[in-house]
Amino acid sequence: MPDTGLRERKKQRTREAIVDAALRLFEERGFDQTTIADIAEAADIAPRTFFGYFPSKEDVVFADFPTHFEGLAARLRDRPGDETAIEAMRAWIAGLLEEMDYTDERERCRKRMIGESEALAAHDRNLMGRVEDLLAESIARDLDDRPGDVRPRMIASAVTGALAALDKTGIKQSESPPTHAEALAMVDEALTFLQGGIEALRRAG
Amino acid sequence: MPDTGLRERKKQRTREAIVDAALRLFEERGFDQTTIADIAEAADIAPRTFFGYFPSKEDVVFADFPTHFEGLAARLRDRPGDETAIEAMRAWIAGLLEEMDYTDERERCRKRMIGESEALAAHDRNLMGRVEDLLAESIARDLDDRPGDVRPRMIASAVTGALAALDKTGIKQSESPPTHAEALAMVDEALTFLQGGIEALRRAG
DNA sequence: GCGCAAACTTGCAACCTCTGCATTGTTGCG
DNA sequence: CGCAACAATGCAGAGGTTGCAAGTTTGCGC
Repeated sequence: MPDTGLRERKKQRTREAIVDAALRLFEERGFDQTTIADIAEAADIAPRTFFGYFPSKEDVVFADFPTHFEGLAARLRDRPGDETAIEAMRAWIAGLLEEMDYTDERERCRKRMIGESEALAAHDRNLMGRVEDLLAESIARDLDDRPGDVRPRMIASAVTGALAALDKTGIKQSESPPTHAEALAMVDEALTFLQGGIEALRRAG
Repeated sequence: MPDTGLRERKKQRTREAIVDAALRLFEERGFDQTTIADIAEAADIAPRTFFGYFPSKEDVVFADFPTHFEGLAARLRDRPGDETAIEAMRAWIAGLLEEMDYTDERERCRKRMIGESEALAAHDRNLMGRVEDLLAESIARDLDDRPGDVRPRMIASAVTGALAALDKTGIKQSESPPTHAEALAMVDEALTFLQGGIEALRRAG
């Protein structure tokens, strides 16, 4: 349990206030039509203060990405010697799916926004890109490839591509969000694909 | 042979002047340390005019992306019924490799810049993302999947991942750029991977 | 050649994101 | 209590980007 002092708790509350205010405004009038000043006012802070909490407007929408990312990094770093990077990644995704509430309106709203704002979609791609880099590095180590080789990058890219697709399912108001089982099935479909591809490379190489 | 009038030629020359000036400045002092005003001055135009040619500073570095992208889109649209999206993509890449001079200093310089500026790397990822979307759509059609399915997205992502890796080889001054044969070998490695993956899905599905 | 409409260039004002810096509270702790 | 660390703020400013309106240039038909 990190720092439980008043200071820390207060910061945490402010952070949440910012996220709440921002998401509400984004939903009301759209991401692009909302300024930092608007958010600051709604969250009852000074505009300048916003940047002490988030490096950019986009980052509010991905408020817990850093935590998740760090989690994946740790997981990849500390995995036992017999666990492959892909297995670690699978476990990580499963963990995320586990703790996710598929009907959480907040979450669905976030995804809808990402689909509606080019700026957010771009930021999303960039974050995925960082995941991909992280993963590619671990995969390269597994495979004894050099970091610049095609193979690890391609595999990592396929994984994040699947992840992105998973992330985009059930957003439309007409569709219902996937069940936990459906989500896992998508993950496994991706794994089947990867295994097949890797096998083929092994046979050929 | 579009419009051969004076007007069009002049615009073309201005456009090239902007690219030349910008790339030179980016190389000299770095992308982030160069302002639109700097570029405008060096290209002998008004700052405001810059935006009549490129929507953002980043886009200058990817000046011919729109053309290439359009080429791929056309290729995918007009391909014969028996050609898969992946084959079309392969042909497109082969075409690009064909017309590329691997020792072209301009080209290597561009790639180096992308690696050195976070803003450019981000823009690069976004453009790749657009390619991926385009490709995913065609693949989905090939496979009779719905656009939101995992499979096409994952495959498209693997392809662009390989493309990105290919794009990043031989950038460091210590390394020499890949030969045409090496580049093609990388492409084929990617195709082997994809074939294997798709096969595995077919067996499982 | 003339003259007009379309297209291009430019200057200007404005808005917005984001950063550095200096100031003024607040909090934690000995 | 009083100090040192930390947080919030205000201010000023740089830089990207856009809309608008005024001035130029070009293409073209007469």
